[in-house]
Amino acid sequence: MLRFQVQNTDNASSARTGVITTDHGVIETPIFMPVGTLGAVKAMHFKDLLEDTKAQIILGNTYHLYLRPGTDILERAGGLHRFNGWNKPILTDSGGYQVYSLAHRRKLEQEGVTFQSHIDGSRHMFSPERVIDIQRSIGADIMMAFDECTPYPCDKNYASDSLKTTHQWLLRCMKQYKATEPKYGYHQALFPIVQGSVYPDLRIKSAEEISALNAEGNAIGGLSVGEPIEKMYEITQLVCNILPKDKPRYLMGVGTPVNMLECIALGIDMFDCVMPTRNGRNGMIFTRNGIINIKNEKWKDDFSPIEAEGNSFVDTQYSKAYLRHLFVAGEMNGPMIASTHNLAFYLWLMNEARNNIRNGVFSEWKSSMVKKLATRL
RNA sequence: GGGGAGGUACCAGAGCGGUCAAAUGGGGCAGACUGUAAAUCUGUUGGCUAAGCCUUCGGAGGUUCGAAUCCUCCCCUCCCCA
Repeated sequence: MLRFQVQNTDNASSARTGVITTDHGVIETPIFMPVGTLGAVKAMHFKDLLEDTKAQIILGNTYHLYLRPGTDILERAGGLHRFNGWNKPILTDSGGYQVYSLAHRRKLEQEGVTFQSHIDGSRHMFSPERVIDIQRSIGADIMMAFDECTPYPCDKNYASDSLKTTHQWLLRCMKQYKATEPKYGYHQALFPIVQGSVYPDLRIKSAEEISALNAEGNAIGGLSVGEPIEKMYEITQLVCNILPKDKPRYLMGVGTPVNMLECIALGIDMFDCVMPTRNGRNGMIFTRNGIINIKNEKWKDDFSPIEAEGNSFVDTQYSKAYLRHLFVAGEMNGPMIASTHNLAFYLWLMNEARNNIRNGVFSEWKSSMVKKLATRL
């Protein structure tokens, strides 16, 4: 079983703290989950991920891991945990995001989605059943239902049809889930995903149907795909108010530090996003006082620490001028330090959020933080 | 001393009579990035009183309606031979 216990709730908002217990350990919520698509968080060592960023759970991706290294190798390794040596919880995305991001090289049908591999062009059919099987082979603690992450903008007819398909796929996923056993002796949960684009009635329908399934946790997908931020908050709020309070709520693919604080206030418990790692590799540094583009000339002689108050090794070990130098010179330490810092920052922000919820001052704290976090330095 | 090649924007390097303020790379500067086809991609990179004008292709002259491109002289690099 995957257990979730709500511990503290905020009076002024829907924010709450909680603990998710999995067979690979506990996860304190609200939490940010670093993305490790191919079984590795890009530019990061697990040692640093554990010690410096304090990551509690990471993501993997069904589509990518299926293509490389493939389920045969993963099974022979004894699952992804054994393969990559990450002994804490792992959540795998189902490939639903690739239905969106690789839209130009897939064919979507009622039965499932046929992808043309971005690596060698070979064709692969992803049905809901197949996606569950693959996630069983990967051995993720939390598996995601196969869905279509709809693009934005998305006309209502398309969104409505897509939602029907996603729900049928969900039922097939659950059937396959119940018909199969974990391969490595520990429990695997399955989270359904609410869809419906930016249409309130579709989202309500989706959230209600999914709530009735009584899954161990529930996710909201199809957001942060280019819609106005206010739409994202509006839909998140709408859905959070319907999804069961006693189960973790996971907002997929979100987001910026500000997005996360706003959505914690709406009742979200789990986040993941490539932003701290990808943008970090591209020179964007998130700090308590705002966002830095470390490649900018203005940092060339700023010898102050990356984050003087920061608690990760890299924050005080390296100066902004040095980090800029590494980026300008194309040294791989640049992206590594930036990724470590950004993840440490994201995880620190979650920790602060939890503390402020516990202390009953979340909303005030959030207001003061939001102003600083979005500042461009 | 003899023979040959060449000097183009920050660098490398195309262009060899008009469509050239000058391809392409690199470098510089800036921007983008939200369940990762990303250590990626995009824009910009002579000056200005800016849909136009001015000064640029080693230097000085010349031919021409028009020259980075043709001619003359000069300066400077590099290669081969002695």
